[in-house]
Amino acid sequence: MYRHLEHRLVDRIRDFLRRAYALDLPRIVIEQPPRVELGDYALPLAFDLAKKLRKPPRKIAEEIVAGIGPIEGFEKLELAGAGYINARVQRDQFAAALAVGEAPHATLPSGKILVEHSSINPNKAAHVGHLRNAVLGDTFVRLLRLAGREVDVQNYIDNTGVQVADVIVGFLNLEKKSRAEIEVLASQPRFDYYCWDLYARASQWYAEDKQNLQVRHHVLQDIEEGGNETAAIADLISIAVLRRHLETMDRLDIEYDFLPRESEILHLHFWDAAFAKLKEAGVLTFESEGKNKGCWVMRRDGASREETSDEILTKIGTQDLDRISEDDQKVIVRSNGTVGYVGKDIAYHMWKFGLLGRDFGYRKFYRYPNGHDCWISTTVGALDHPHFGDVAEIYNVIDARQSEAQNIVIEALRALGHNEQADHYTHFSYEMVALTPRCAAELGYQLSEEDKARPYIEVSGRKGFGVKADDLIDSLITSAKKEVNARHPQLSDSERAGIATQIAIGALRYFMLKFTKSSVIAFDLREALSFEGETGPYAQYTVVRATNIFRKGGFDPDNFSRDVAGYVSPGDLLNFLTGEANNDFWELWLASSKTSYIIDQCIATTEPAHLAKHVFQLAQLFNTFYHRYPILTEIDEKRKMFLLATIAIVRRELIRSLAVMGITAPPVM
RNA sequence: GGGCGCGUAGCUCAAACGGAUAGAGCAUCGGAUUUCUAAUCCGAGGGUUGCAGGUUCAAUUCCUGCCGCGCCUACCA
Repeated sequence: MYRHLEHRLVDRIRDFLRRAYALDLPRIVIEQPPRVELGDYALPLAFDLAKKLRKPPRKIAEEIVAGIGPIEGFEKLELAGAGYINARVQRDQFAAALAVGEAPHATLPSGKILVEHSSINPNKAAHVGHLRNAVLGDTFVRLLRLAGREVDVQNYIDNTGVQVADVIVGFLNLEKKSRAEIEVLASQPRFDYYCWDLYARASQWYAEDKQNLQVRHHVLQDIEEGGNETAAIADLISIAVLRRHLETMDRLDIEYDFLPRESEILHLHFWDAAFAKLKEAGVLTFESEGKNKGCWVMRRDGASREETSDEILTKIGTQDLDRISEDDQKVIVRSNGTVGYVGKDIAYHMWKFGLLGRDFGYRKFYRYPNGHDCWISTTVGALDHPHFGDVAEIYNVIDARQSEAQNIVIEALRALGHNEQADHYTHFSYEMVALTPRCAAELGYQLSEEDKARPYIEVSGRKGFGVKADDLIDSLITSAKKEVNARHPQLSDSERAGIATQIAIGALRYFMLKFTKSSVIAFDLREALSFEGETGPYAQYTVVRATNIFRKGGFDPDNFSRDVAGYVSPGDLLNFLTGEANNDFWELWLASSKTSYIIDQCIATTEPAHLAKHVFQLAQLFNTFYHRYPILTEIDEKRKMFLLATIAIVRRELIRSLAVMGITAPPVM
């Protein structure tokens, strides 16, 4: 609703500027006034125009306000401050339209979107950092789907890499386990925890003697080659750990559609197909001298920079036009002929856009409780399977440390002439989750003096240093359960457990989304376990409170929000909303109207944190209102219905926004 | 060295496109409920937005330099 009127306002302003001044502004900025008394939209454009029109901003604002005439849906425009134009909407009409619900986007870009997230090495338990990735990715998927887009969710599995090799080294060399013994272990409940410790031990073992790295090298070779005992063990382990990851994420209601694995990228020779195209297009150059002699290399970042003609002339002058300086070289194919991970990634991304000319085999791998199937790659798969890949846009939820590698893949696509695809390739970059020194100490890790002085300490799988995802979820549930037990002793244990789980998930998912992506989360257990203030449970509690009012009053809140017009007449809407005196009520309607606007903003900026803020603001407004205006004791029946309508809409928008964040509100709290 | 990012209240963070008095949460202190549940609300204190310049009617936001911190910069993945 908010968004619709904003567009209308911009259109009318643009028309007016053309008519009155013969001006065409490329962008007309619309803001939100700092306080609701000032209006609903603010336009600072008079300041911009002042110079062009050689008039003071206030004068221009006056002319616009006086000349623009009535705009449908708006009460008036008014001049404010040094030259702001503030617009007030017709509150009753606005509210009535908001109650009915939003018309979907008229113009929706066509084509499927692929979101890749999680991508946890299948060699150990998932930790808090992985949770941030998965929650961000899953929320973004929900945002896109709410906006009407078709989305495939992929979780890339590096099952042939060093990390898996290290755990195998642990099993075979440190623990001297047989395949049968490993198989038994892998069927144990938390096999990923076992691997967590073993991985740390293997890393330690390498540190003890560099010679031990030889063992890893051989294991790695066997895995990549496939068709041998080591590869079979690798498969066994990675599949078992992967299942654990899917279970962990399923606890948070995070699902995937397809799990492409590196083993298939190797065995189906994706790289060969990509290599041929890259060579043909001259994207890769063969180095015949220097430190990278014998390698196929790509320019690191020069391609992304627009070179000035002067720079090019300089290069011609030094006869160095084609040669990439060694510092700018990124090795794609090693001198022994093997391809590095960036190369494989290029091939994989060509597949994503349907540019490779090859496809995975597919088989069903995991069925979620709701019946949804998750597929996995295989060499020879089922004949009948969903069509993955070949999409119009991709989003890769990958931490900021890999931005350079991501850029190389994008540049490779561009260099191959696929600009369209490169433009629709988004590295959804986010910062890592680290631990506060206090939190690390509480978890029993020994810290150096240097570490204690740091603002945060990076999680390290190699050191076994970090907070495991399942442990965190368990702690949250335990903590919530204690509170629920105390508050609702009359409920059955399973009911209380269900509520505690909802609260725990709400707390965790909200926590992962309240920070902007570019901020390193200095994880603090106490803070994460908090259920007060700006948290998921605060928002959930707000929904519960609203629901309670309807229950006690004998109304169905969903019916109420579906049919506001059946409870509140247009005249009452007008009475109770218009005028300064009713700002407290109007604020709730206005804030509620912004959900779709916020969702658009989240997608455009790839920043789900805006939605968390929106939820918090709605909840805050509600709670203030809740204290100030008792509803059920209201004697004026019309006013009572209006107040109920108000909270029905707030509740609806809260539930809708929380759903996008993957959070549900419990029946009671 | 080069690249990317960060620096805002005691702590953790907001502030899309430069805009009105830089906002929250936590912590601290003081209050509120026999009311629709206090996982709540109200109030107080707390800021030279790292430093120095510049652009602009307007800078936390853009530009330059400096200081501090982090990440990337492997024929690892």
